[in-house]
Amino acid sequence: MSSCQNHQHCTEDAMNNVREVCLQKGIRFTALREQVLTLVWQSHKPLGAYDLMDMLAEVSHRRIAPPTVYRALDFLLGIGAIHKINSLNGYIGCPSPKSEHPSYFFICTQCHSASECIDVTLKNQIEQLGKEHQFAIEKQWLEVLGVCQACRGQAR
Amino acid sequence: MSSCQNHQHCTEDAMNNVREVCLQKGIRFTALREQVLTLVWQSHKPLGAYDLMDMLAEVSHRRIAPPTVYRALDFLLGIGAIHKINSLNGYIGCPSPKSEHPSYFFICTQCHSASECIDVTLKNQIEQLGKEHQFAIEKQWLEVLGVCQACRGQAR
DNA sequence: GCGTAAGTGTTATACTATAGCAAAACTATT
DNA sequence: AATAGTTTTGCTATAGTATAACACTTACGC
Repeated sequence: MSSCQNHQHCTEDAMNNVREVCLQKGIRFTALREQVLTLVWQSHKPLGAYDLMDMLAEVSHRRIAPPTVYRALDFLLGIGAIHKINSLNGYIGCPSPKSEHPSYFFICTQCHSASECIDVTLKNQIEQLGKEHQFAIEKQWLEVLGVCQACRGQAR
Repeated sequence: MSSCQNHQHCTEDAMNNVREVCLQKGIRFTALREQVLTLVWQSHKPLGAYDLMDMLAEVSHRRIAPPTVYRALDFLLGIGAIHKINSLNGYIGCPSPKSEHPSYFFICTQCHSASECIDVTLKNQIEQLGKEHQFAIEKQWLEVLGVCQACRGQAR
């Protein structure tokens, strides 16, 4: 599970990672895409597309229409810079966009934070299950809902 | 992963299981709820709420409004008779509604079938991960997308 | 500079889900 | 079998999420 002591720092890291990936692949990291990624990264909670629309409108002082946001999100999803949390219709930054990996998240029902969990053992086991059933895995999502360590601590 | 050779039979089993659960809990398995569950079970593919609306309208020769369907779906989700596939906004029957269990699915991108996978080892491992991070798990979903055995066979 | 491709703007619309209140159906108790 | 209380369903409106289609602009390679 990821954690973050220095959010400014990890946001900048993410930016640089994505910039690098785009350079390698010869694709463009436009101002809009960068704005969306920044907004997503500045939140540890998954953001909805319409939240992002409003935030973009605020920043740019003009109305941003849904397709604009969704195209940016699709781009970022495509290069692995963000993940979609299906159970929340929310989007969240990925701490390791350089390597392709499944999307495993622990989502707190109290503080709404979502922490990505990169666990090779789990991945192997799911892949093993796929093999047993001769199922050719393309994508996978795990979403675990519950109460995070911090929120459990506060309750006591 | 579940498989089904005799669909009529497994649908009836599911019905009886749910009837039994409702009797035990003293809650009502109304005609509407039974209709919805039957329709969901008659399909091995996840169905959308609006698909179900149309199917219900066809059967009952009158318009069925969204809230009616969603209430039936919520009821069936609540007692564990069906699962929701978040990545598809679809609903599918659960072969073992009597015991509470996480929702793990293998979903074929070609034939769109969704097979539930009840794997205790996987469940244990995810619970172990939760413990390691002191995360109190409430619910969990795993959705694996890919190509199923049958569809891979046809491709060759 | 010019042509092409990629990205963005804009309008309209499709798809998914819920709020709120009225009417009907069921249950338990007289 | 009437009544009161509860649950379920009907219904209208509306909120929330996502995409189609086409016009316009920007960036890139030549």
